[in-house]
This record gives sequence, structure tokens and C-alpha cells, in this order.
Amino acid sequence: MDIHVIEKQLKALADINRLTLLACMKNGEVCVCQFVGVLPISQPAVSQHLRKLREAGIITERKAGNWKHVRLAEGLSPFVEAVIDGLDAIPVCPDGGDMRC
Amino acid sequence: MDIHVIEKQLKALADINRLTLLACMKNGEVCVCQFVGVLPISQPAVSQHLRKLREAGIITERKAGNWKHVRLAEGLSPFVEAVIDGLDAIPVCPDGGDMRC
DNA sequence: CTCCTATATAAGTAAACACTTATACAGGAT
DNA sequence: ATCCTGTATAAGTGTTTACTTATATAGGAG
Repeated sequence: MDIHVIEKQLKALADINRLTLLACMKNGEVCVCQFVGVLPISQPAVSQHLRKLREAGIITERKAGNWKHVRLAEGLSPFVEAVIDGLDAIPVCPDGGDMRC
Repeated sequence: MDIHVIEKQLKALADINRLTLLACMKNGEVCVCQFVGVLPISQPAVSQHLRKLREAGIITERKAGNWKHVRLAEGLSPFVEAVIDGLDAIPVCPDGGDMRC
């Protein structure tokens, strides 16, 4: 794998908010609307973080009406898998959560 | 492992010059004087990169007279190992190289 | 001691980054 | 059609990063 791609993926991983987003995806697909409120940042900031993860090939997106669902990409590089494996999963949409999406 | 430590190590890895330095260490200990000239940056820049790798716990240093030798730390986190595994080793001190150290 | 070499630190700078608020866009509901 | 909601983009700002040159430090050689 090209070293420039490795660098790009590492830069995408090297941020605590993006690591938290990935930890939320460990258990499967998540609606983006769940993230607003989980992180102490604004909705545009979440959107910008997700774009960076997508451009690095780490997540994929699925549009469903007004909502967007994100998940970990298939066939991630071993080192990306290893980083995510090292994160504790963060449950989203717990019982009583917002279930519109 | 604490997510802040993960973030710090990822930030230390997420730079093409530091990845190149690590690739030089895949085959074992290297004298720092070998790096000056391998990378297209100045000696202080190399020193600053090595400090960042050391502060993240990714490399260890050994002082030998005027020279300093660096190597990959023992017991690296699995994801750090995975990143380094993905790099192609870069040979230093090839035949005909500077053998003072 | 003085000189030289290897490395570290200081100080300054330009670019990249992560955030904000404001606004635009897209789709469903009425 | 209008309104509302979820998400994206634009523009601006403060912080961090990676580099430079200049200088300091440490250790061996003479």
C-alpha cells in the first residue's frame, strides 16, 4: 500500500472526535443524527469529520430519505482494523433513544 | 488503552517523514546521523520528529558517545505494530555508506 | 585547554487543522 | 406550493503543526 495512502488514513484516524465516531460504529450502522449530541461539537463539525473519514476510505455512507447512515467500510487495511479493534465500542440509540431513524 | 494515548500515537505516526524514519528502523537500530540526508529536511527537523516518536513511546534511544542510536520500542501497541508492518523497510548504511557509527 | 562533530533547543513563519456561525440544499409532510 | 428537518457547504478564526535558521550543549580528538 502506498505510503501516502497510509499517511492519509492515519491523519483521518488521529483525532479524538473521529475515533469516538468510529467507536460508535463498531456495533454496526449508525444514523448520523445520533452523533449530534454525543460529541461536544456542532452539527457541521460532525459532518466535516465524517467527510474526512469517508475521503480516507474508512467509512461508507447510505442515504435513506432525509437521514444518512454511516458504517465502517469493508476490507479495511489491517492497521485501520487494528486501531478500531483497540477502541471500546460506544453504544448509540440505547433503549429510550430517538428511534425515528 | 486510553483513547488519548491512542490519539497521541496516531498523531505521531501520521506524517510521511516520521513513517519514513520508522521504515528505516524496521531492520534494527539505526544511528541518527544516517537520517540526515535520507530525508529532504534539515537536521533539527529530524531531531524534532524523533522527539515526537519518542514521546509517543514508539521508539527508544541509546546514546553512544557523540552519536545517538534509535530503534523501535519493545511491546508496541498492536495497531502501531500493524502500521509499521505495512511499511516497506528502507535499508540504511548500505555497502559503501558512512560507517563511523 | 581548544576545536570539531553530532544532536538539541529557541525563535520565528507559513500552512494545515478543527472549530464556529450563517447559509444552502434535499427530501418528507401538510 | 410552503414548512420543517437532516445534512452539507461557505467563510472566518484561533490553535497546532512542520519547517527554517541560529544558537546551545555534549562528548571525543588533538
